[in-house]
Amino acid sequence: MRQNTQKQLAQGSTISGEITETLRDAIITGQFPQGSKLSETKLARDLDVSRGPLREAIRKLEGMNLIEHVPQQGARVVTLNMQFVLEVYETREALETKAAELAAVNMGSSEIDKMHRIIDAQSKFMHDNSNAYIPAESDYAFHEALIRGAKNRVIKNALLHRLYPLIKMFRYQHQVSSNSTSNSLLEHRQIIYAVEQRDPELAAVTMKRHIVRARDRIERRLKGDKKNKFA
Amino acid sequence: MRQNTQKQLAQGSTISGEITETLRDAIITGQFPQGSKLSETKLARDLDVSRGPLREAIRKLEGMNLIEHVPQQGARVVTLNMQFVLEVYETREALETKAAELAAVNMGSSEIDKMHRIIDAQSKFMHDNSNAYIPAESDYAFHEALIRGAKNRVIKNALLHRLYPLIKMFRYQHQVSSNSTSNSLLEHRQIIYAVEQRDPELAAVTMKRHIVRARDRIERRLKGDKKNKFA
DNA sequence: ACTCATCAAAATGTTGACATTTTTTCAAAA
DNA sequence: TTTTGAAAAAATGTCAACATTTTGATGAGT
Repeated sequence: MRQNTQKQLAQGSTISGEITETLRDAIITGQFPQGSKLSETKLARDLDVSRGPLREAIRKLEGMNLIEHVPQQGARVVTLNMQFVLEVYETREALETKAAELAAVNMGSSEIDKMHRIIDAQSKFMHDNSNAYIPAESDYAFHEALIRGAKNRVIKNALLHRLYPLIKMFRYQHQVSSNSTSNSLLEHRQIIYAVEQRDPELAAVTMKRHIVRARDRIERRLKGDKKNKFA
Repeated sequence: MRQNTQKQLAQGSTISGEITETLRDAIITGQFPQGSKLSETKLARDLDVSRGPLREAIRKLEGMNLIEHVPQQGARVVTLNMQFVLEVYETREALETKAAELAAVNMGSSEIDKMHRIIDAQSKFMHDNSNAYIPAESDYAFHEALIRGAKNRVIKNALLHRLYPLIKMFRYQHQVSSNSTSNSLLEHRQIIYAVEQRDPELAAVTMKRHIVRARDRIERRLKGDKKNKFA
């Protein structure tokens, strides 16, 4: 039997790339429960692709730390227990603190302007919504801009490709407020101030505190959940 | 035509896994020059496997930062120019400093014993070889043991799976002495001392200095090479 | 009921062939 | 000589089928 014509795709994109993004978002938003098995057979049926590109997508998702793959047994969605989330935040602290330090040296003035615009938007949003939380997307935008300003591809890839997917997944599924609003905005201002002063040490210290506080909030919250569970 | 019987493999191993290791070592030792193209067609012929497992191996090597893959264009061996190597060492500094800090808290006594044995072997080797360099394997063993002692899987994977392959590749191809011998041994002793004292700050500071010094030696050496090239 | 062997079903690993895109070749035109 | 463009060759992307392993169901024996 003759083979059907293959799918039509946008320039430069592949099926493997498309379903990688699809699966990534599905995992982050919890459509695949933590720890659940990702069956190649079933997924290929559901997504209407063959198993070849699907397997490559699974490998990429493994590189994002979103799934764990065991030979001859298949892939499972990662489980975000408290221990693991704290490990993620310890890693983030190490990398993003260094990123802030580097950004204070390497960030260009147009990039600094962009960060100001992001912070101003956050400020405006909070005033317009009576001190509501900063939207998650805006918080990501701030951190991503800073990370890019560090001009270190290894740190950038580690943070944006391998750590932030896990952080987004955790925040989404645990409805974690991106940060405690006014504190967070103030800390963002302090960070960009240090960068503008070209003060790497201050930028590092400020970013470190920002992340440690986020980590502590999460730890308190998860311990609270646990207590409630046994209450 | 009927399909030939497939290859026989050891329990739990796959062709994809086997050729991943083969290619990884070939890249690290420079059998594939930096920047050279890894042709799927040719590699599949040479390794006598089909392109399926080969493609998965390429994806894994991408996860190790050893190759760069562009859709519709294929994979190339990463190029270790000075800028990139320094970025790798900045990343290593951030992660392994944190690892030392954590190891001072989390490392078990049997693991500390193991590190002592590694250091003692290094000391013996140097005395037996009139202050020769510490063998690269022994240096890796020291750092790997410390990293494992930190008890943080995310940091461990980032360092051992994604950063050390690059570091090994650089050291191998540039014949970099793992460290300047007696200094390095002393620094190793200082690090394990800090861990034994359960002093995270001291462990962090000591490890940071150890890595920054290694980085500075590399920078001086590469700048020297560059100068010679234009002399 | 519980354990264990055996067989069936389903899942993962691998392959060769087809589809599509990119690269190379080479001759015609400027 | 250089440039351009079409055809050929080769490379990457994808698919469906086969091979092997794992999982699950069935039933005999304790």
